[in-house]
Amino acid sequence: MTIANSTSTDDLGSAAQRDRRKRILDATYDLAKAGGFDAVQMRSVAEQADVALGTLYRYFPSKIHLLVSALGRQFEETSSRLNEREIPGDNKADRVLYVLKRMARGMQGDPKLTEALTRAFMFADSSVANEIHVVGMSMTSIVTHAMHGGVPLEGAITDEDVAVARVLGDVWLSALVAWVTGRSTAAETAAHMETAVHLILRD
Amino acid sequence: MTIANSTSTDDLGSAAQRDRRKRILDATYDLAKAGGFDAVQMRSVAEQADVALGTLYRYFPSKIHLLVSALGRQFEETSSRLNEREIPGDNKADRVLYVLKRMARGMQGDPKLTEALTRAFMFADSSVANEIHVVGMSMTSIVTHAMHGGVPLEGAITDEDVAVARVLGDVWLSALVAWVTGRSTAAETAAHMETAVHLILRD
DNA sequence: GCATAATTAGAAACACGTTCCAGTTTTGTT
DNA sequence: AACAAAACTGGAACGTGTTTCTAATTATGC
Repeated sequence: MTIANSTSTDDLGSAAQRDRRKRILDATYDLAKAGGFDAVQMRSVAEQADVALGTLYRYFPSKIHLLVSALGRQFEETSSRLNEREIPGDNKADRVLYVLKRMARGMQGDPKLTEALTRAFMFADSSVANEIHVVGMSMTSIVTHAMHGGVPLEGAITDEDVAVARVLGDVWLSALVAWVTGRSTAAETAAHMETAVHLILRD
Repeated sequence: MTIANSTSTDDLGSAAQRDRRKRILDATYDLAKAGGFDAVQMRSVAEQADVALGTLYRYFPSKIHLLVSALGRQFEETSSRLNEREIPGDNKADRVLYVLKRMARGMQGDPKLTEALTRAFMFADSSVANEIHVVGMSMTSIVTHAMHGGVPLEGAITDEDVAVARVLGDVWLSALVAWVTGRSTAAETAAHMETAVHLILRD
């Protein structure tokens, strides 16, 4: 009876591991969505993902790694979803604002989740550099894509475009933190982003 | 002999409390400077400030409040020191870069301290809004002052100036976090700030 | 100068991130 | 199939932020 589920040997172990990893990230996501940063407790994640605490730590060396990985997964999904669409708007500013507001709306619809992921991002140190890099690249990609209106012209993205995208990403992050921590409202956040975009993208 | 140090009665109790508060903030500062965020342990602060743990929590309801208060004190000092000087530079961009680089240099000279205070700032929630506001105002004040070259013309500061200052403050904060968490070097941070300032202040 | 209230000290206890360990199960090799 | 290595489990244990409790101390009102 043990033979049944083994057709190719070299993928089975990895498949089980991918499965565990997915269960863990799903549990993280669910707990974060329901209760925010504090609700993502390592014991709870382990229990909900049906793995032992030690196993959880084998897959993710800290709570921060865990949450930033979850953020990265979500950002990559958002990024690839947005990047295969045309972005409406007549100029760079409008298009960038369109995607930023869209993302902001999405995040504000899940405030607890956003709080958890943003907190983790802000608290990450250099040991999380890889996971952070994923998030940063997605963000830059989203903004540069919006600047060019959805046409994937590779040569068209200049160094200045990337610089602009990074600055906007910074402002966006700060605004997000201010919103997450209850220091500014959603409307203020949107207005601030609009100001920043118009200051930086005057075409 | 007990009469000596009591001239006006209604200040004595407060004086003792001011003293404790100052001792606590000093201890926080020293521990943060020596060992960063993790070294600021509530038991250590209490011991070094010569107060009981319960007393520490009576003065500052959490480690975050404590650290952000320390950050606020430092920012206010920096702000008032900078605001009474003339800022060198021929245009807004140069002057703003001057003060930002100056601040960055100061903070990079005390990396542990900067790490502790920045982490706390990023982790603060709305219950720390008051302390945060102090920091935000100091930052805005520093930048707007630099934009105007050190001449304290009150009417000269427009809404747009404030908006620009806030955007620059956001970028500065993000860059600081990236540096503090070891995700970018001091040189990269400086270059990034320079890019942002030139993007936003083209005069 | 004394009674009462507020404050502080001191220490124990709790919560959660993290580490560690002994035993078991799974995986990979021969 | 037998063995070795790696991964997993379950749970105890540790460190540090936070809370709580009681006795001692200090300030305040009459």
